[in-house]
This record gives sequence, structure tokens and C-alpha cells, in this order.
Amino acid sequence: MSQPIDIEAHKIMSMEPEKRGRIINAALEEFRNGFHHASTDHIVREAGISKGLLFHYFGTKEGLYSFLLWYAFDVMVKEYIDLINYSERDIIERLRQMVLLKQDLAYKHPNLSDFLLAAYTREREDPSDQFSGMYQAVQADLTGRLYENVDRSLFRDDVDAEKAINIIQWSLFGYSNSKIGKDKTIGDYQEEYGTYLTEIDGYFKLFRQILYKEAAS
Amino acid sequence: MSQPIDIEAHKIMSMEPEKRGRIINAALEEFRNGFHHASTDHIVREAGISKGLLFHYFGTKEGLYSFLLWYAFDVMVKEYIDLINYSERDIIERLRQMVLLKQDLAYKHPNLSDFLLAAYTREREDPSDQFSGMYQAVQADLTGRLYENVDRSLFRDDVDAEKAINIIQWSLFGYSNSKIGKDKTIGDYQEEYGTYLTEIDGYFKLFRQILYKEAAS
DNA sequence: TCAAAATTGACTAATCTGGTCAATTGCAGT
DNA sequence: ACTGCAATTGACCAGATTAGTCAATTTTGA
Repeated sequence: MSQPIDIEAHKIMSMEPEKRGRIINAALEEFRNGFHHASTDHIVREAGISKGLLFHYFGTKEGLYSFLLWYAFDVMVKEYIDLINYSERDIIERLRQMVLLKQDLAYKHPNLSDFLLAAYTREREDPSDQFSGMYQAVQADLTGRLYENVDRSLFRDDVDAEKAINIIQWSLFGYSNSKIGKDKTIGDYQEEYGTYLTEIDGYFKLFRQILYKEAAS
Repeated sequence: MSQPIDIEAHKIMSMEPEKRGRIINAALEEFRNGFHHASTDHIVREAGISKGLLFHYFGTKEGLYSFLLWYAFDVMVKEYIDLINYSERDIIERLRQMVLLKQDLAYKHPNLSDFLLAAYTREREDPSDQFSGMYQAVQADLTGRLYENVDRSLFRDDVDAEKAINIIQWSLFGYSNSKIGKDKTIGDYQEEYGTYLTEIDGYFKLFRQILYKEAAS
């Protein structure tokens, strides 16, 4: 069930993009609660299609789930991981650009990262077997590239670069989490985008102050 | 359904503690997926009791859920929030003690904070109405007390204390998250407790270095 | 105009749902 | 040993939900 799926070659890809998007989105959202708790009835209702159509394209519930797994990875890699500018040697600047990319991803594919995270943390209860390995591989690849080619001389001498990078990443994650919850509509999201950016830039400025050597004056 | 429940006076409290613990634990875990996805059958199976007994004590599924909500708050407040030493004016030290308390809580009540968090983030789909208010009140109370009586003179002059405290909290949360996932058994957990502590103390040391003024030499 | 492709939704058999209740067990008091 | 009450059981219920099917219909493109 977990053999690699060629996303581009999948039946569903010849469907009208808008409708396909509705299906994928509804499915990603429903599977956030784990494979077993997801209902195909809910998915078709949310996507506004008939039951038969879903099974026409995906065969079984597992087929759908499996497709989503590969699809989500594909998007994640192509629209996020591959776009990071790994030649930027100032890691804080690099992370700043990552935040923007991630923001973009979250805007274009609202349920994608939630789905992947859920699939990973609940892997025991889902039917996929190769998935855990994939997830960790991608994760390891990302962190590997993230620590590569970093100009560590920018850090204060008494600061461990790895710890520092962790702190920054955890903080960014924590910050974005703190902004989610009450407002859910994409409208609100766009409105607050500006304040979001300036606020987070305040944190980046702070990271520079506390983690980097003082600029020569 | 959401009127305050006197936990101590509840029927279930006269039950043999070991059995009661099994029930509460199983229920907390099952409700992590939201009220509607939780199955009373799963709960009784996991707790090793009969269906009838559960409904004898709690009446309905909502009655059980409601009890758990108040129970979880009660434990959270009495065994965590109330025990924090708010007179410690060095906020980093205070947060360090909080980490230990939280660790303790997670050890004694493994499913409790997950349950509360889920109940909050999914409040739309659960049947409780007063809950969201309670959660936010407790949260606000905690953060309020957390920023109270803090010796801000310890911070570097160019560091905003609130941002700094956020960074520390997010980092602690991120760190503990990064340690969860693969190992789940309580055994592993206890084994790694030592390394966990020294590792996290490394981060506390770093926080001191980067956020506080240099100690007079 | 016609065949192929896309799409529908009523239908199924199986499982699962929250909840009930008569019957059984365990136990304290006599 | 007997009684009476509380604790506990699990078979049972009617209704909902499950993944999946398929004959029938609509849409499409040439």
C-alpha cells in the first residue's frame, strides 16, 4: 500500500484543478484525526462530490490516504525545502527566509503540515509502513542541510551554534503557534500578515543582538 | 452540562483509586481525539471495566467528558500552577523549577495536558460551553503571575523582557516536544530523565549567558 | 450523433454508537 | 448463616455510520 506513487501520473491529476483541490483539502483535513477516525462520507460531503467519484479515483480509503502521503511530501519538498536558499551563510537570515516560505506554504496548503505532523505522530495507528522512515529521512535531510555551510563565526564565542539554531527554530514555531487558534479564516490571516511580519522581525533582531557578536563599531 | 462539578464529592471518588485511575486515564486518552471521535466502548475496554459501570458512575458520555474537564483543571492547578514559586524573582530560575514541576505532572498524569490542549484547540466540536472561558482564564492567570514580580534588572538593557521570556518558554516547549515520539514507555522515560535534565540545564545556562547582563567579574 | 469518460447516489452488509437493565457478585452488619 | 445494599457485569437494543459497489445518468469531445 505504501509503494511510491507517481503523483504526476495519478488519475486525479487530470481532474479540473479546482475540484481536485477541494477533494485533497477535505481529505487532508479529515485525516488529521488519524486514519481510522477519518470518514470517507465526511470527505465527500465536504468536497461536494459523490461517494462513487472518490472511490473511482482512489479505489480504497487506504489508496486515498497513501496518495495524500506522497502528495504532501511532494508539495512540502518542492514548495518549501527545495526553495530554501542554502547558500545564505548567515543562518539567521536564512531562517528568516524560511519563515516566509513556510508562511507561503501554510497559505497555499492550509491543512498540509498538520496532516503530515499528525501522520507522523500517530504513525502507529495508520496503515502505512514506509512512512515513518520517509518522514524522518526528509526531516534529517532538512536539518542536515540547515546546519551546512553556516557561518559560525558570526556567533558569539561562548554560544553553541547548534543550541542557538534550535532556540531560534523552537521560538519561531512557538510564535506561529501562539498566533493560531481563534482566527481561522483566510481573510483574517491576510489582514494580520503585516503585523505578523514586523512582530517576528522584532524577534529576529533580538536573536541577532543576543546570539551574534556585536558588530564592530 | 458544564456547571461546575465538585470533583471531591463525585461518586467516582469513593472508588478504589487504582481502578479509578485506570478509568480516568483511559478516558483522557480516548478524548484526545475530540468528543465525537471518542468511543465509550474503547474506554471501558482499555480501563478493563464493564460498560454498565461507566454509565453507572457518569450517566452519559457528556457527563464523563464534563467530569474530566473539571478533574483535569483541578489537577493542573493544584499540582502545577499553585506549586510554582512566584516569589523567586530570577525568572530563569523560576522557569527552571516550572520545568521540573511540569515534568512531574507529565509523569504522574501522562494524558492530562494532551487532553486539556486538545479540548481547547477543538472546543468548537466539543459539547462544553463554559470551557473555553475557563481555559483562557487559567492561562491568563498563569501568564499574569508569570510576569509578576520579575527582576527585570537582570536582563540586558537592550533586551525586551517579555520577548525574552517568550523565547525561553517556546524553547522549553520545543525541546520537550523533540524528546517525545519514539520512546513512549514510562520506563524509557525514567531512564532518560537524567540526561534530559543535564541537557536542559545546558540551555538554561545559555539563556543566562545571552539574556542576562554579564555577572560583575 | 455517438461512444467514452466522468459523475451520481441509492444501496448493502457489517460494524459501531451511546445507553439500558435484569442478573450476579462482593461485602458489611447482624 | 442470613440479609440487604452497593458494586459490577455483559448481553442486548435501535439507530447511526462504516467502506465500498454499481447500474444509471450526465458531460465531454470529435
